[in-house]
Amino acid sequence: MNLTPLVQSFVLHFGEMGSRWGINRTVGQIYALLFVSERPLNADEIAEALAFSRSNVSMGLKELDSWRLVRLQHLPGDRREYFSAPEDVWAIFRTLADERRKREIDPTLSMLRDAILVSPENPEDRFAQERMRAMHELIETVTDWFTDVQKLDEQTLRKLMKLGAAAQKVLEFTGKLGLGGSHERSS
Amino acid sequence: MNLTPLVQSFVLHFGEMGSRWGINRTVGQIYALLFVSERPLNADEIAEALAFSRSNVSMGLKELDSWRLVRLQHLPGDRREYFSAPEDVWAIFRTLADERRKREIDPTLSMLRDAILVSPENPEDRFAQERMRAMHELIETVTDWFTDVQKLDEQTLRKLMKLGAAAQKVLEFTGKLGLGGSHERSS
DNA sequence: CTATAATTTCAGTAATTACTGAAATATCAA
DNA sequence: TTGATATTTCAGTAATTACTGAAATTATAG
Repeated sequence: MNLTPLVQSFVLHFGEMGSRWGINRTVGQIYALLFVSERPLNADEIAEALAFSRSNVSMGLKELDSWRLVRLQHLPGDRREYFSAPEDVWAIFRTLADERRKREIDPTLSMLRDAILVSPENPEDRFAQERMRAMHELIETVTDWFTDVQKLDEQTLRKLMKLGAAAQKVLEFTGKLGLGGSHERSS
Repeated sequence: MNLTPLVQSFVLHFGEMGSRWGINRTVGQIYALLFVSERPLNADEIAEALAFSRSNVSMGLKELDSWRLVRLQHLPGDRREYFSAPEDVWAIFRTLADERRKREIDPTLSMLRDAILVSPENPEDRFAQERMRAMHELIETVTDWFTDVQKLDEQTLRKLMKLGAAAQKVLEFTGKLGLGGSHERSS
């Protein structure tokens, strides 16, 4: 298993990029390799291709698995485990969004909700709570909306997005009509 | 400057959360403190409140500045620099989205564009390019769409999002009518 | 079962990133 | 200007995170 220059550079880019958000280089590279690989790979193949230790690959795959970004399968007559990245990029996008929401948004929303509930002891807290309330409302609105959008099937989603700004004109109009949506608040 | 328990816990949460994506604890805490502070703070006040060294605060503020997340101002009769977080949470959201796109998406799109252009030397590359093409198309569609949505003013955006799933029904219908949007591809 | 192959765990170490204090630089009032 | 105050830089160190190799565990073919 040695990589073509094209795949090499894709893998390296993903490794670097990974570290810009929370994911480590190794994990990024493993995912990139699986993503562009036509057939599933076993851990030894990955370790050899990327020059990582076998144990490092094992940990990386475990991490990718916890993000639900890899699929595990067995090949007939072979005891080893083979890994692949799901092909449907829209499905991958959904998975990633779900997982990030769960890990990065939900805990914050929960903390904010609690913080807003306690009655303020002093002016600082009163002000801080007002800020937290605004942040909570924004995050909740955006994520709820995004969750709704995400529920659409690929075709509709694609169509919606390709409509782009034009779609907003329609909606602006709808809004003016006072058509209430599922998340309309009574405030 | 000592923090109330409420502010304390908000600040700590933000510090921990920060490290889930690429931002370090210190930077997260500084931002959180500024966010809930009623008046602008100078670097010494921040250092004292969070028990960081003065130089660490300086670096943190520089980082936040590069993300355009803090505003620098001067108070009359005081030479020191005072920092605050903009109040408008929707504006903050926009800034964050813009900055992350610039740092995390654009370089990847650019790499993918280049990778797709070279003519494949072998079957591996042919397959890899097809995968990259799919990834490129997805990212471009989503970010272009998101950019359009972001251009809307706060009121419209809020209205659009609160409409939630209901909005999609309208759009689905519009789509069926074959109404082409600004991003409709000819393919 | 037993032997062998595959995978995971984990303690130790390497590499990276975060943080500090001191020194250098910049800013401004007098 | 000059002196005092504010801010940044940066080399050294601390803390954290990543990675490895060896040992332990798990799985399966015979």
